[in-house]
Amino acid sequence: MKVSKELSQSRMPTEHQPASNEAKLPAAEIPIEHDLDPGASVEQTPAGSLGRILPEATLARLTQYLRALGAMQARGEARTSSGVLATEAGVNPAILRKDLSLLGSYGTRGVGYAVTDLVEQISKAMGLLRQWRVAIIGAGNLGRALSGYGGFRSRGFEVVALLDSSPDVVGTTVGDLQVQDISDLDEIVAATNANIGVLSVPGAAAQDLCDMLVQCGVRSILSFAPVVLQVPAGVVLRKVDLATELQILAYHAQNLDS
Amino acid sequence: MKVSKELSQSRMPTEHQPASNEAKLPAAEIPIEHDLDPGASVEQTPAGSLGRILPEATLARLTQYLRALGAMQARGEARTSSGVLATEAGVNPAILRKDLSLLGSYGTRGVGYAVTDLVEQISKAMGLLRQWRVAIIGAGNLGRALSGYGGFRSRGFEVVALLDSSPDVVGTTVGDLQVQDISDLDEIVAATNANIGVLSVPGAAAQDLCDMLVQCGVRSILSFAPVVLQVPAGVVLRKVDLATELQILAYHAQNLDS
DNA sequence: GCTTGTGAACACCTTCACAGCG
DNA sequence: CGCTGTGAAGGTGTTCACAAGC
Repeated sequence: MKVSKELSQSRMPTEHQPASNEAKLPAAEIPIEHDLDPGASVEQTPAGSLGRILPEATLARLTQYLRALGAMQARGEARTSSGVLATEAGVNPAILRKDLSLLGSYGTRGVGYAVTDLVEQISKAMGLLRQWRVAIIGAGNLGRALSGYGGFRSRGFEVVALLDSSPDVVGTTVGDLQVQDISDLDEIVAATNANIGVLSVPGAAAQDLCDMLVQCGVRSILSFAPVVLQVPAGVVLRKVDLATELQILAYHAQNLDS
Repeated sequence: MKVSKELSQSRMPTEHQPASNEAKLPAAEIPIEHDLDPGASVEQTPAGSLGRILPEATLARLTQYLRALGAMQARGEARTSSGVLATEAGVNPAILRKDLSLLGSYGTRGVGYAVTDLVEQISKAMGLLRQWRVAIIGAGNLGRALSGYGGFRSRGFEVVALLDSSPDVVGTTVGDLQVQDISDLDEIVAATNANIGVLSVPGAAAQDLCDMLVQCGVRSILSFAPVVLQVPAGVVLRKVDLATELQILAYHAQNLDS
């Protein structure tokens, strides 16, 4: 099956990471997409409503701050400073302060930041106070691994459905989820109110399934498929590419040896 | 030394990752993050030897070009142009030409590029002509999924070992690999000559296992653990952070809705 | 004193536009 | 004429260094 449909001339403002990175996987990334990979998809200023627009690079770091802050909370630390937090998150203190100032978050000069406060500010800015419901498309090895990944549930992400097209897999149980048939996607998305789709399917099938997700109203998609996907404006796509990550690693490894 | 980006980061690409990250995974983020990780140890331009230093962003794209070129080969196309290839890879034609010119690769003005030639040039520049042997640390869901991931074997990456610490898992068979005991890491790395390590272990165990890998002489590591890892200079670390990828996605999704 | 917040300098990437050349 | 290769321009992201303020 072919990858690109020549439909849309207009090139989406997508693409990583990078990840990079970005994933970004990368990245994807994822992600991310930084990419991962490389860069990730970005939307134009979404109406002036309330949105502060945060740079992609800042977003990636904010998640690291959240993690470090979580560890501090667990250790019972109430206050921290840009120096300490930056070390823990593995970044430069200056850019950490700049990131936080983008949120409008206030620290106290001469003192530092209140841990709980920061967690709240960052979570709010990143949209983590909502409950996100994830539908995983593709119950192969990766899809099953993702559905059981503890790191998701821990921060407001709930896997509400796991779908596949193969009759051999549909109906089997993975964790506490039963694999459902992809042809019921529409009803399942509606019933579960899933708002994030994860594509863990072979490259050849990815664009079609991506289109299906979009058609069902899912507007945020994380793809692990090793292909370039096209999505209409108004849909956010991030890509995590495992083969890409290894290849970039190979490049650096080669350079070390030479 | 810098630390991380995500996916991908790449940095994702991952990331990402950058992720990127991205990445970045982060990308397998290896990303992320991006992820991607940092410029890792800063290599001096190896003087005139042979090393061209390629920007991280270029590396991420080169892998996409490779993929698109592979599809062209499969379709029996012998020549292509920056316009066509760029579309297929989802990038701007100008930057594609710039990327390729960094390799010293020659196209023909007025004509385009020879597909097979480009594949060779890019593969060589990225170190993909060697055989890379991958040891996967952690035979949980993710580790098992990775060990069976077809995308690895397809471009010179061979999974030569799958290790775990749990007695329940050691000795079991995954695909055509038998899970080995992590305490034998040293011998296994020596016997298989593994030169890339993949960490698919819980965050709490990651730094220790990372250190073990380094001690055994593995100097290229791709980590899926949701923690910041420290490695000595001379070791390349990339990171793919799945939770980060989803969080960045959540941010964009929230912004769409508002 | 200490740490934050930020302007300015810097480095890196991307896009544009066109010269160069088959 | 068409397409590559690239200087120059434009962005974006990071680091530096210091003023502001508890």
